[in-house]
Amino acid sequence: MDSKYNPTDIEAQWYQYWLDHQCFHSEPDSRQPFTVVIPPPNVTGVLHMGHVLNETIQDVLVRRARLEGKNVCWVPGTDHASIATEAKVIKRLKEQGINKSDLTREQFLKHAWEWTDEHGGIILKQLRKLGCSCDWDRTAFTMDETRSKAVIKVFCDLYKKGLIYRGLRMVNWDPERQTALSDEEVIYHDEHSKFYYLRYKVAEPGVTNPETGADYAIVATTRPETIFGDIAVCINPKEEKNQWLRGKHVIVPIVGREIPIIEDRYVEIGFGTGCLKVTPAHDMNDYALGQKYNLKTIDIFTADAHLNMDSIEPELRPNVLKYNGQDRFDCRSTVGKDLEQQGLLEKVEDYDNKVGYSERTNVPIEPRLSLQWFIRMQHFADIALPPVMNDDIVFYPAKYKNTYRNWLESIKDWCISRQLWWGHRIPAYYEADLLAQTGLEDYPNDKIIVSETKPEGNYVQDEGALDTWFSSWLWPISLFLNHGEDITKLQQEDGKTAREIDYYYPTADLVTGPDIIFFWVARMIMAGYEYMGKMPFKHVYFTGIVRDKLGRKMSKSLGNSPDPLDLIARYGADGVRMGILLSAPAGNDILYDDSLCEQGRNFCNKIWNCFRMIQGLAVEDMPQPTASKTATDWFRSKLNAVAAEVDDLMKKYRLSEALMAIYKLYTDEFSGWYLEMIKPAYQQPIDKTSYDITLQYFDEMLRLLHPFMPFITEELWHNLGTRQDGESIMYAMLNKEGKIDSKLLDEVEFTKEVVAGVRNVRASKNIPPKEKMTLISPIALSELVGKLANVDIADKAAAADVAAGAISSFIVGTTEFSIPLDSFVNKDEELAKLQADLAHQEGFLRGVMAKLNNERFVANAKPEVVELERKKKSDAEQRIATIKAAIAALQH
RNA sequence: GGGCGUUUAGCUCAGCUGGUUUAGAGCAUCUGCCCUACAAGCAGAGGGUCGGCGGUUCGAAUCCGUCAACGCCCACCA
Repeated sequence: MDSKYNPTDIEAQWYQYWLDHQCFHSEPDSRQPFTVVIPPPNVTGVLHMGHVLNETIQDVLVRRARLEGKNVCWVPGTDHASIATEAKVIKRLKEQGINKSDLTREQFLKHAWEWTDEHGGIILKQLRKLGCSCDWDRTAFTMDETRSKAVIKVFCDLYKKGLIYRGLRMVNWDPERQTALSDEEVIYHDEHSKFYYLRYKVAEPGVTNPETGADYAIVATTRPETIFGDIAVCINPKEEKNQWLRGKHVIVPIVGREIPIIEDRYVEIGFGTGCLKVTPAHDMNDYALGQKYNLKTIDIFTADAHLNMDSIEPELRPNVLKYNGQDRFDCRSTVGKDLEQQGLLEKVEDYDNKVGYSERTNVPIEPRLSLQWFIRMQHFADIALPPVMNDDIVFYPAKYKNTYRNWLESIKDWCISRQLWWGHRIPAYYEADLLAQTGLEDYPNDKIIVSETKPEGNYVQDEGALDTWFSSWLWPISLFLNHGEDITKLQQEDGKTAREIDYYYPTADLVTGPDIIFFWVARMIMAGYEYMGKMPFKHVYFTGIVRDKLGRKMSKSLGNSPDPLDLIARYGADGVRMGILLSAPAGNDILYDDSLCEQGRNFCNKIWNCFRMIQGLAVEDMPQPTASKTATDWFRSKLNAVAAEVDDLMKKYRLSEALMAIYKLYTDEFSGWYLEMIKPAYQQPIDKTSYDITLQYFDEMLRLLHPFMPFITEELWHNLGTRQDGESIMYAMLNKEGKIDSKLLDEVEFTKEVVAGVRNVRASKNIPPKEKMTLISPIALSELVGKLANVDIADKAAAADVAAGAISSFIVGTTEFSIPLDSFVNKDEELAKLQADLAHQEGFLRGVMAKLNNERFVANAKPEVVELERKKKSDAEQRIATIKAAIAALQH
């Protein structure tokens, strides 16, 4: 066996073993279920560090549950990611010289499916390298048959319940992908832009600004290219300086349209010029104003946000023809220049504002009036808020409860339709002839047929697809639907037949990022209560964002994101898992650095070498030495104590701390102390009792570690004893309830301190560990001290024989130990050390005395606290006396 | 503009309802060791006025107020 652990082959071998023996597969049985659904990664995605963090955490939780005897079902799958995937397909088609617009829906979908089959599931394969113990037999896809059926049924059901409606609304429009988006898919960025002050001439002759004499109103805007759609200018009726405009009209520059001055308190007094141009077709607020005052809308953009002058009044069209077909941003600068030339531009100022961008395509959103499908969210907010607020569903960390509440309390309707092809097509049908007469916008709502299947007759299906999250929100339910079960009837049929869903639902833990708390978490809770009448999961663990060590978010463009597969090749999956977990408390961002994985790899080596040491021992049937007896008894308690601690930490989802506790158990307690305690002398055999117990301890330690580092623990566990084919450590039970002898733990801690004291003397006097010394102790000591510190223990009488000045001493607790030395010690050095210690102890005593001399402390503090201070006092006094004696002895 | 959170050793973080030997861990650093499990290791050491100020209390890293810096979420000031 090599002294270095080599993970590559071992990991591949055990993963195959687990697959071959169906170790991850779950079927309902009498055990308690433990269900986790994977947050489905995009079907065409590749593994990145965020996944590594997220999936490792899930695997730890799931493997731990297996070791607790639960029936674990971790369901994997992928998301069709409507908009993202469609974008990728379009890009690829473009590279082949094909435009989406040249294809029919069917042709496009054929390409999309090809792409999905080709790239889909790559990411799931990558998860295997990480060791993820998903039930691969259950792998699902948000657009497979079962999931699709559920989506369509839910749409029909909600429509029937009046919770889905179709309406002409201002929506967030992505001009790149040419689709509507939900509010959540818009990301606001701070931007340095320009504030244009435009002159709108007053139509009424002779009317001028009484202050300046100007015959125009000044309107400030960041978007001068939208003036073509201006329909009014709004002032606040209370704003003095604009009173002269009341009831007048102004002329929109360039366009020449005459529009009224309207008044509304919405316009903030003192902001800008107090004159707000109203463009109902291109701004959310202007639209609201337009509704209020019954203004018409002039939509000046095409779907891809180029100027389209078709809706401009014919008589004005010549004025604006030159802008037709311009991109919105090109148009902004040409309009700016033209206005300047015509003397209609008062000034341009720098201005910081927020601009909404499409989450997926990263282009500025264009507010656009369009016909879309919406879900009424108030109903869902009402059912989803209470369970989180009263901790039926527990969030880790809890701070996200606030975020969740804020969103639900000001919820807005959810726009679920997308002008995309890749996705679930909206099951709404329009009667063809009627549609031809009315057009889509004016098609009467009561003539729409929403149905799972196409109605008989000449009907046309809605062209839109559904928001991806409209399928994701059903995920914890739809994953467990079998044999044509109807998701909308699950509650009515509850208890009638044995169903998988009743066993696996609700799931145990959800692990995800806080960035999708609204997109996904909240909506799953809504769907869970709507269709199961129950929560979808009991605990939600929010991970942080993986950043590089400079704190920057990992991204392709920065090139600061390592390839997880490369890391696994270098450090092993176990090493990478440990690296990512070590500094990942729930909700905290993790600053990733390769050195974390290095620590993981080193830990693997440590474990590996522990095993080599044990394995290399020669065993003989003989009585157990006293020192070994103490060691085995002590470690029993230590192991139990750490197991209990880990259990507690895991229940609190403090994974990194749990792993650290195990790490220290291996490196400090087991390797550093225990193995040294029981190690026989050079080339001597070990007694069988100690040996067998040690194997047992190591076995238990492997189980404790297994959820975190599945591969090396499986490998060593198999090396540790004879195992049946198919047997796996993942189904060995955890030992949790062991007794803890805290008195023994304290005694051994004392022993360790004495040993450390001796080692300290060796270090400072340059005495090699091999050289045997004498330790003079006023009290009886465990035999372990002699063994670990390589000393003979002598009683106090021995001290008298030692030449004065040839002795070095140290204090543990209140006891002084001394070591006679061959040569005289440097008195000054020794004295200085003692004096420093004395000063420290006296300072400490002063602090304690200050409390004890304070009558109010003695009177008010809890008795046990006062008692403790008294103990501190007497201990400190004893130590001071001991040190003073040592000083005196040295000086004499 | 609102809300939430963070600030403790060089770095990443623990420190729960104030009191457990004048603040802990891992990593990093420094010193000494190739002692037959492990140099990807072992033994030892150094390192912090707990962001600032004020308050409550017998007692504050811990509670309250305030200021500052940073981060996140939400919001229609054109």
